[in-house]
Amino acid sequence: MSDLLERLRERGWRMTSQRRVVAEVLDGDHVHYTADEVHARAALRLPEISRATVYNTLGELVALGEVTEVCTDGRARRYDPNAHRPHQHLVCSGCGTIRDVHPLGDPLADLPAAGRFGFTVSGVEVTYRGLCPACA
Amino acid sequence: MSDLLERLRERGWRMTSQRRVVAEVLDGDHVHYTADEVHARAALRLPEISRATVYNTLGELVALGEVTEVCTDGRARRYDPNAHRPHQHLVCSGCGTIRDVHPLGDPLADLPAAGRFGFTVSGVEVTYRGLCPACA
DNA sequence: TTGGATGCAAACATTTTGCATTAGC
DNA sequence: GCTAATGCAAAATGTTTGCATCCAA
Repeated sequence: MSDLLERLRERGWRMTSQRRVVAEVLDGDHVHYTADEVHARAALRLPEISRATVYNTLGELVALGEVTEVCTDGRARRYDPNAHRPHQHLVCSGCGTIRDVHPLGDPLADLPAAGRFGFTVSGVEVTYRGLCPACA
Repeated sequence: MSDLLERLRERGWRMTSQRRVVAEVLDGDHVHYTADEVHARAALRLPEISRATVYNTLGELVALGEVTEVCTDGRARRYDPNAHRPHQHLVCSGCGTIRDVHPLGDPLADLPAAGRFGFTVSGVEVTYRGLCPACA
């Protein structure tokens, strides 16, 4: 399923072989690669692709709202192509595996105006921590 | 203030001038410094303190459970001395300011067993995004 | 006294930048 | 052809490591 590529083409995104490969690597569910992992996978199909291009492309996809950045461990940022459907993350403290989850309720509603310090709150990220079946 | 220093002494933590200064820098509310900010502030009182010592000390404080790491922007990790009272974070997308907040409800209860992929869930981090009064 | 803590410098990992070349539209 | 995208290499940023020295208990 190449929803991502199709959406990008419709939006008039200038298509190059590098950008196509990056978009293909990011296509799928529960995908949360680091920039370096994206580069490695892209290089399997397009050996000459450079890291700078991967970083540029990921940055653009984030700016376009087609991919979101997630920061689960203070190390490398990860890129999540599941940007159209709101969801949260479940991270294994053992092996680092990340799964998309859909909790009930609305975390935004849980933060009363009185506790917002005058901020205009626009979004919320939730990261659940635990151990996956294999690590438990 | 200085609950932190006192707790550390009680726990038999070997005290040095460097560790004391780091603990003093971290003492307070809504404190979320990067390792480098801790180093800069510590160096005002103890110019010869090294970055390595600051990193070592922060790592130990985290291991002791007296400080928690927060990762709000994919760049440097930040260190939060408010580890005894559970709370979440409100981050300004403009200037990066971070405030501790205390939402209602329990996010853990919002993730039904059926959506946990067999994980043993032990904790949750919530980051609210918005604009502070000055940036709005 | 002695094991653990420190400082230094170098290595390492991740991300950004400048600029000449290339290629999509 | 014009403009934007690419590749390369260097730099910027953040963190870890090895090892000789120093110091709190």
